[in-house]
Amino acid sequence: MGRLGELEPVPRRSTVEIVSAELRAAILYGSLAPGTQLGEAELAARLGISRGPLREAMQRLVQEGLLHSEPHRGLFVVTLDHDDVEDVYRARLAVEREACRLVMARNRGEAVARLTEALEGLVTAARERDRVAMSDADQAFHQVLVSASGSPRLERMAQTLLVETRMCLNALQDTYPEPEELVEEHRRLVDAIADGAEDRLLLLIEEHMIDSVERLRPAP
Amino acid sequence: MGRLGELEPVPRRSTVEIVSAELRAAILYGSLAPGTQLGEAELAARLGISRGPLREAMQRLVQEGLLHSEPHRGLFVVTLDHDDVEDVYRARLAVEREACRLVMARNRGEAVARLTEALEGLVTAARERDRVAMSDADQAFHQVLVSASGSPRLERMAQTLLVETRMCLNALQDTYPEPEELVEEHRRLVDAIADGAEDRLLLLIEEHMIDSVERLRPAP
DNA sequence: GCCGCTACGATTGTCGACAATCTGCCGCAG
DNA sequence: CTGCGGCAGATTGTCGACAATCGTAGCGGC
Repeated sequence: MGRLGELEPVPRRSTVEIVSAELRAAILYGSLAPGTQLGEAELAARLGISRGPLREAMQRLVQEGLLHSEPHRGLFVVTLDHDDVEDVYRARLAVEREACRLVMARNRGEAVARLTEALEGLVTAARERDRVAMSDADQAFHQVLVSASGSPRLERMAQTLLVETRMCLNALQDTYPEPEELVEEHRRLVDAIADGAEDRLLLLIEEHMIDSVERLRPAP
Repeated sequence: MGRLGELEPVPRRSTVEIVSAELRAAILYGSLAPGTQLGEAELAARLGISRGPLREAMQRLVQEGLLHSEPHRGLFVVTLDHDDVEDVYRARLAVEREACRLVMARNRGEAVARLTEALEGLVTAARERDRVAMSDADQAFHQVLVSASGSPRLERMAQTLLVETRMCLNALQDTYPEPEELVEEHRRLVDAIADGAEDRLLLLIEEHMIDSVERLRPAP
């Protein structure tokens, strides 16, 4: 919310926006599994809209890379192979590394505050051994990190990449790090920011990505 | 082309793809100026299609960030202010830096070859003092650089960012670097890759971005 | 004279119907 | 029995028409 009662534009969301967010969430939580074909008629009926707006929303996800289109055949949820997993984390590294640099340069205070809050969510989820909540909190943490950088473009890129990350995790649901380890990795990131230790932070974020992709390696 | 007569999928492009590419190009070359409203009826007529497919194509550009939508009002070409210019180059730095790392790690040979070719195009354009051709060649160079990294996600991000870069240049058409200087900056990049000097390359690419945003600063 | 209300024209948002294309099945010839 | 050709059903692609919303011009009231 805009602080101090500032007048901000009312967030009037168009139908396309709502529907594309809906689809994105469905892909993120795996209720639209990789490889699934999206039948237009059925989906439109389930969403209570006609095919027109639905098709527009789907084109957004195509551009995002979450769907791929085979002309005259249909739209399918992308399936990520191991190379893609690597690629996702590599791209995330590029984005989040720059985000870290920005945060250190111009927004440390607020970042630490918001990240500490996000970290608490992760701690709670870890304590309860709730994998979905942990994924949610993990994603939220990184979203906050990039958001705190104040770069709209990095933020937009990160959003897509985080969805793809979740797809990886869903596909390989078994291998998920020890909750404590995951919490610690994130806590160290917050500490580094709080300490103003940029070099350490950059090393940590790189390690964090390498660890993540490593954990996903032995799977098929 | 796939070498040695390999059988690749025929590049059947859907209408939406063609139209969105068309629009992207129109924005890139400034024939759809920033702030312009895209009247659906008129555009559809000019493209010889109906509003349906056009709207789908436009949603792709919205997701890309090249258009922004005001519900019940219309779609507009984004206008980039100075903060956006900074943001674009910052995001490019993030992407291209990682691309440089990848190129060094696993594709130096091919990269040097393709980049040398791209550099020649830039030299030709510079010799003829053709600003548009120089922009084209500049863009092509960086596209090749990221493409040589072999990372589909970096490549996709870079594509959008390069279009936005062009929008900046179009808006501030007057300030464009000395042709020789521009050529030299790029030649140094190729040399660094050829020499296998990663640290130097990373410094150069960072400088390249800083220089670029600096050149665009004094303008309104 | 200025402000607010109302009616109109224009544009966007949505829908249902039609055309084009693909997939799978069936029949038929070899 | 195998392979080809073609037909039928289903799905995607496209279109034109209708409904909803917005901006504006004009009118009336204060």
